[in-house]
Amino acid sequence: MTARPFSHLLERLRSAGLRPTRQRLALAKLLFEGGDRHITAEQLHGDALNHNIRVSLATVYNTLHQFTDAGLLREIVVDAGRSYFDTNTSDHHHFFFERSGKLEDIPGDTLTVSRVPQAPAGTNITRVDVVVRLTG
Amino acid sequence: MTARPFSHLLERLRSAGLRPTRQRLALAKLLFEGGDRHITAEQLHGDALNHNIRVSLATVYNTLHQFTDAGLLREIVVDAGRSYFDTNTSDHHHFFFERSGKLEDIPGDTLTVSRVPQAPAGTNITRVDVVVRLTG
DNA sequence: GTGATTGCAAATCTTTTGCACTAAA
DNA sequence: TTTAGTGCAAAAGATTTGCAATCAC
Repeated sequence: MTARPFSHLLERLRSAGLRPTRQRLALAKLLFEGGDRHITAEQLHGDALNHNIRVSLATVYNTLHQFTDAGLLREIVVDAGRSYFDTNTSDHHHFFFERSGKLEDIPGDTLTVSRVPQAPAGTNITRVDVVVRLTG
Repeated sequence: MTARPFSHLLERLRSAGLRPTRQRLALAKLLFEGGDRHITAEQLHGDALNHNIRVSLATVYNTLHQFTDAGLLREIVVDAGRSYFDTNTSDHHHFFFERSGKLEDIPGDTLTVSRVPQAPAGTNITRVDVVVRLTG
């Protein structure tokens, strides 16, 4: 909810090595100034259109992946054939409501994963994802 | 590796309420008599063709879902736009090799998830999935 | 200007569906 | 028989790609 100056987003894109184009700035505004969000490409596209931001679905996909590569977003896979993007890139886990298809952060450091096995030879652990699946 | 009699599969399908058709028996044989497997529909279809089992891809999809609903398989989602099916339905977690797209069971009770939060009101926990993502 | 970015439409990939045909009980 | 299961081809979604037009620097 903190109303940061628009230039903050501009800086944020620049530091990520991404040209602050009209589309990227507009999408960044939608993504990062509305609190934590779990959003699909289709949803973000609809959201953009609702705000009179003209942007193609292809660009939304490109932008989401660029933001993810730049570490501004985190991609979450819980549902075959649908990608969610999480604006919260800190270390945390998720509830997944199977019926509605909604995702929700599991607060703070409640859940803990212990005794994570060693990465097999020649590999490194990128991330440990925990999804608590819920009926309803 | 235990060479069980063919009738075992027949029984297994019957108890699951599934007619033991030629296709289902053949697919069950591929799935359950080769040790633990993590397989996609496309892979199982190719596997079947290699064994001279004529079965359509649509039937492979149907069969995988029927087996999953019957509790014979477990569906795992780690990769957007691709479903894996695990012949090991016991409680366990996975390594995911991001480069090769391979899945591997994390042995036994090594990894532990503790302090799983309560399910939100009106919901129940279906399952807790842990995926350890690896480079390589 | 010049190279990065965008939009559009077409292409691709995985999965599902409709329906006539076939097989199990 | 009678009903479930199968194959095929078409449909449906989600995502990606090719390329000319446009924009940021």
